[in-house]
Amino acid sequence: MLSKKTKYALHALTYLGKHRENKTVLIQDIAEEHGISHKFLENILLELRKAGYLGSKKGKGGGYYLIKEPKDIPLSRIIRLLDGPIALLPCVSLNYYEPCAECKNEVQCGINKVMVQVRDETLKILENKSLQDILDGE
Amino acid sequence: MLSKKTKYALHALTYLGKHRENKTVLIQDIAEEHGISHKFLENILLELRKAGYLGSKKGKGGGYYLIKEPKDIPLSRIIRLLDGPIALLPCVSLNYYEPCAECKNEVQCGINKVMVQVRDETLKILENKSLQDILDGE
DNA sequence: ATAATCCCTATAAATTTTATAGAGTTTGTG
DNA sequence: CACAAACTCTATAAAATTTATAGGGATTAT
Repeated sequence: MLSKKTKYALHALTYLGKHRENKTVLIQDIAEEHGISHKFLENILLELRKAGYLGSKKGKGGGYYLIKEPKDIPLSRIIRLLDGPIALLPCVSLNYYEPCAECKNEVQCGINKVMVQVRDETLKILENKSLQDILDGE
Repeated sequence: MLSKKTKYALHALTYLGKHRENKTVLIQDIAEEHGISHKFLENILLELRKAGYLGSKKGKGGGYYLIKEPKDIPLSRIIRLLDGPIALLPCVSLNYYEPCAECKNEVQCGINKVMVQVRDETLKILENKSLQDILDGE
């Protein structure tokens, strides 16, 4: 399951995607719309901005806005950013690799081999769904 | 990512699958082989037994053994049993459904729609991989 | 000058995961 | 029959992670 952080990020991105005609959107508006804590959401939007998905404007009249095309924001990226690895085990993670302590020899571990396949197939799914697909469903 | 519980369960099932000629296997042997806490693993094996994957024999000379064919133990089942939902959001879970608080109308929520698709495709992957596939890779 | 707004970091609270403990119960064996 | 070896079951503790809050700082429009 996705963490609330990631879920909230998806809601925020969706909201911003639906309000692209506006110059900026207030954190507060997104938070109220979905009943999310303002402060919690603030941290999430900050991460999304640092990762290059959002732009922001400070001061009065400021707020956030999308700076990428929705079609260029795949689910895989958002999940990785906020939740970490997509792989089911650390020993098969492309971006967060770590050996598994209980496995003596990764190369001849059947679990590892199967999980590499699961990872590749899962990745295909998540790379092919983008914010655009979410917006299309609203 | 899978919890350690699920990961340990997979190691235990694999071990039991590799020792099907033995009548029973000791918890202790599996725990030692993979450096897992005996007591922690005990609870996991208990769950696997209650769910119908393992049989056990008490008393001296006792232990655990597989009672299903490895090909009839799909990853999806093991993950659901020990980790819970496979869906990425509660609102699209088949076995652990719960509405999402921040979504006013599930039916017209784009996130929901996309996540239903992700769930279905992910399920296809995990239902098609079984303990047998793991054993084949050892 | 002021109020609105994002920026940043620290910390607290809640929840979940991981691990341990220990008293049952059953069974094979001498 | 006594005893030791194993699983059974439930409770609790410890650790880690997630979720939420707090508050001072910096920037900007008016």
